[in-house]
Amino acid sequence: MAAKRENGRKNDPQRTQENILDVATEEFATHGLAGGRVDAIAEKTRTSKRMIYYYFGSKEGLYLAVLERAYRKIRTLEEDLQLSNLPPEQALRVLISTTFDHDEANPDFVRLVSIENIHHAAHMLRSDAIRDLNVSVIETIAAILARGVTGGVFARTADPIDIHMLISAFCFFRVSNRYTFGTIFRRDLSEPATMERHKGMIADAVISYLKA
Amino acid sequence: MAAKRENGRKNDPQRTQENILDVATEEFATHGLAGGRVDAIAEKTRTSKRMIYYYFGSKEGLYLAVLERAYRKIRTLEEDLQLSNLPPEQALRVLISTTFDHDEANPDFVRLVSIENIHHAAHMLRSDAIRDLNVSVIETIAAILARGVTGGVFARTADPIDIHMLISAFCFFRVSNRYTFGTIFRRDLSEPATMERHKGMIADAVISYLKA
DNA sequence: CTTGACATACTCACTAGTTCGTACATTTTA
DNA sequence: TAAAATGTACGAACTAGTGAGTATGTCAAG
Repeated sequence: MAAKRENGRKNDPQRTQENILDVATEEFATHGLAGGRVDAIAEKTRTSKRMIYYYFGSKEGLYLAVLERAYRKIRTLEEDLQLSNLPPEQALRVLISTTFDHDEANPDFVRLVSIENIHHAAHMLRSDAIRDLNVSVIETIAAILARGVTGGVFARTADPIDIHMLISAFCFFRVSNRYTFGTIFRRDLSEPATMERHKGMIADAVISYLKA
Repeated sequence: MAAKRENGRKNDPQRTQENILDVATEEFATHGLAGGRVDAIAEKTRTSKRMIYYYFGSKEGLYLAVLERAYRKIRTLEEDLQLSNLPPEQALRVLISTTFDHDEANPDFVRLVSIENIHHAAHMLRSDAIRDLNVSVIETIAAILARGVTGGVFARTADPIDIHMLISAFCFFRVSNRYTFGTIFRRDLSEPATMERHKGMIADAVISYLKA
């Protein structure tokens, strides 16, 4: 496999590509697709602009690769949650907490998704890798809701996608709209105390909604 | 005032500026600040590129004017809601419904805010007009919450800004993330039935949260 | 084990086209 | 006539993308 090489400093295609993707992720997340500069990316890499075109073909190709990589990352994360043993309410709280922490910990991902929405998800549509994303969260939520209803803990039958949206919207918004919201209401959304309060609030809101 | 002029076809600075702003709003909302083209805007106006620079100085100046105008619009909207006569729960439902409908009806505004967040709200910060926005919604919510608690309808004392965020996040997300969410979950968020269900859901969620 | 052929990885310099912004000339209004 | 408003044409700088050649590593044959 020739995984890594300690001393030989040259010809390490895998590392070169990773390096480009790392830098490009930051550039696009910071400036958007149109605002991101290929030259700026090239300068920050260990390699040259020519290599970007060698590996990714075009600026859009690079952007797409960045996007796919970002989605692949969260997919992994979502998949290894084991919630079926927990009681419904607690399972939901864990799931919400995970979503909350994930968005909080990955502002770059949140920003890339925002940017992709500005482009009407055009690149996502073109990518099989992303479109065929196994949306396991929905099944997880569906199972929790079903258990909750049969067990009499939840009073309401809700659409799992709607519930996912309710949770996602809040967690995502906190990060995506951090700057405008923070400016208008003079509030720092990344303060630990605020974060904890918000995490509790969205969990309580979802659960009391299901119990009502 | 010289509001409008039926026949005289020339030199109508107010109308020229409005025209430029209309076109620019669409361009920036569609392509972002970096992606928006001054030449493209100029072509779609009744006037020329020269006039854009004459009135707005620079591309950024134009963008800022667009942003300020968009915020001024909603401010007006928020201010003439009369909710103090309604019982707390109903008042909240009307407020939520209004927020929901506003975001739904103004995707351009939602997109501009998204774009501004990508730029870390940098332009907003530079604009006194926006920064000093009278955030009357918060007072409105605070009043409703207070009435609800004293009246015994609401069991919980909540921060009005947090409640505003809970509402805003959901309504905003539905519009801002329409494309990525719609693509992943194969769901059209602008369908009337879906819209009505979501509107009911966020209202129920907020109210049951406050009652719990 | 050494030579040489070949594919992959990489470098440097360059270009064609775009994009913001402006100099200059002209018309309209007061 | 002065000031404000407008149109045309142009340029300087930037930006995505490429042409052409070089280095590196692998592997087969001698």
